[in-house]
Amino acid sequence: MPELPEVENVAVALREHLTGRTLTGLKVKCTKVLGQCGTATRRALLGKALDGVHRHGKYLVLNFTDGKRPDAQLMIHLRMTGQIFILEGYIPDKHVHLIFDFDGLPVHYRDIRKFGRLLLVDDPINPTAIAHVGPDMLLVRFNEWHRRISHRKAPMKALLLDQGIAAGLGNIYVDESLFLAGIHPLAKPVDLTRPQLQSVLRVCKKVLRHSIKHGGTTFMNYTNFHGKPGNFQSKLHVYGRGGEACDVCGETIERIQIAGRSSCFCNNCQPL
DNA sequence: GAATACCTGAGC
DNA sequence: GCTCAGGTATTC
Repeated sequence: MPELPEVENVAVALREHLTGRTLTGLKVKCTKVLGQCGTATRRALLGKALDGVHRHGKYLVLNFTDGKRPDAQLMIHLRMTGQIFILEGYIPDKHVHLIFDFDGLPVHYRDIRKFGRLLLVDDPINPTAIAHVGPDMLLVRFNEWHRRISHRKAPMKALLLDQGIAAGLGNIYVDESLFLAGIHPLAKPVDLTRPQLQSVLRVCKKVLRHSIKHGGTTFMNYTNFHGKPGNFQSKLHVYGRGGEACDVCGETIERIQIAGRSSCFCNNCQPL
């Protein structure tokens, strides 16, 4: 499941391998993953070169230009199972829905659940389609984040998942970050001290940066831009470990539903 | 702010 | 053959 670190790695890879290359072809095997029809997508992008990749939370925005027609922007969200990769000699399976041809270099879009979307938008940095999305979790300053969250009465877990407050965390990183910060997922920001909130944001950023450094493979079986599988460098403390013993204190890890999502935590390490 | 739709493979 | 997982837009 790609979260912010995986999306950041895709952004870096696209910049490295495709900047300056012209999109010369687009094969559409499943229109569903496009926000518009294949014809409209081709009309907007073909013949233009990739000249910028911007990431905001888990969203990517690619800018295409040919110096004559207006630039075009393609926004990509991988959702649960989306993958983008270049792979020598790769034979597309049934889950490959799009094949971009960059001057002879094939770039595949593969998505088992077809939740991901590739949508033409109107701006390379701040498309109106994601105007409701908050600042990137890695960039937001504490004062700004504090202003957005400190008065809220919903559970911390729900608010960290809320991309409108700050964008980038998914279910896995939220559970792990709250464990490392020692904060109960049901804790309300309004009941927490400023130092506690400072600790939450600091840990969230640390977890994301750590994961990016390890190729986004820290917590997940993730396949990178060149098809290399993830290597499980770090073990999860709580996510997906309900009923098991906490590896810090030995207490049984709890599992409850918060905001409709499974949430795992250690009652002893994360007291309410 | 909570439920629902979207989609498929994994695991019972 | 059933249930569950997950992020987001949409709808209550």
